[in-house]
Amino acid sequence: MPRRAKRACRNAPEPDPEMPSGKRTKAMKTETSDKLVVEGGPSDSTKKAQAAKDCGNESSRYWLMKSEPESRMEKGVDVKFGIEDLKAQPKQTACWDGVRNYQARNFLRAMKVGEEAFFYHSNCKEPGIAGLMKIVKEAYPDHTQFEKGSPHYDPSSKKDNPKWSVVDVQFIRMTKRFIPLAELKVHHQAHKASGGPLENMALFTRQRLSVQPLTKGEFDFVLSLEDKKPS
DNA sequence: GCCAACGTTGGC
DNA sequence: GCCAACGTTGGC
Repeated sequence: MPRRAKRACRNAPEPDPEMPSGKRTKAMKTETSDKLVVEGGPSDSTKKAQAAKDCGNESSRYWLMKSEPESRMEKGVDVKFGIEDLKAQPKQTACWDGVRNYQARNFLRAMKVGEEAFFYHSNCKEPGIAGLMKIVKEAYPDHTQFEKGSPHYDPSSKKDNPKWSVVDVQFIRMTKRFIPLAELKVHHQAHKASGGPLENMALFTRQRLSVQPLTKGEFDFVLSLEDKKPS
């Protein structure tokens, strides 16, 4: 599943040939269509327009990344990885592995060092935003796709052309208070009705996407909730 | 290239 | 545990 990060990998992962830019197979169809800006050639205005539409603007992006804070077994492996688990890692840094959805992967590949992301707790008692982290290493191949024992093993992925990527993230801080999904949803509904920063928030408009972009407006609004009374 | 069947996500 | 939403697969 495109679910979440799991165990942290080594802090200094091996260098690896990053995605060869060759052939597009049929299976890679989706990745083409929602390929992001990132290093898109200067001539590629379509991709840029697409990315602009998805993310607001290119230079300063914000992200939301989902992970499960409660134990759940998948192929005999516990996939639990909450913000406390990130905090407990060496250097409070982990690689965000296990993403198995092309669109989410493409967002991972679009991330730049220094960009900030919300750590979102999903599939749990109280879903919502728990804290902040930042990107400390840009996309490189996800080692779990080659590990037979991993719940995220992908036998169709080849070492010389890895399908799936990770980024490294580092804990910044907890949000001043937990911001529940239910509260965000109330704002989303209100903003949808009469306008406001959360009206198009991907959390609600792209339901199952585990890695998603936020506009600065969305990011700032969510952060402003920290200082407000739980509604 | 369509689309039905299937599998996964994830809130409730 | 249920099930709606939606991505993926594969037959044709």
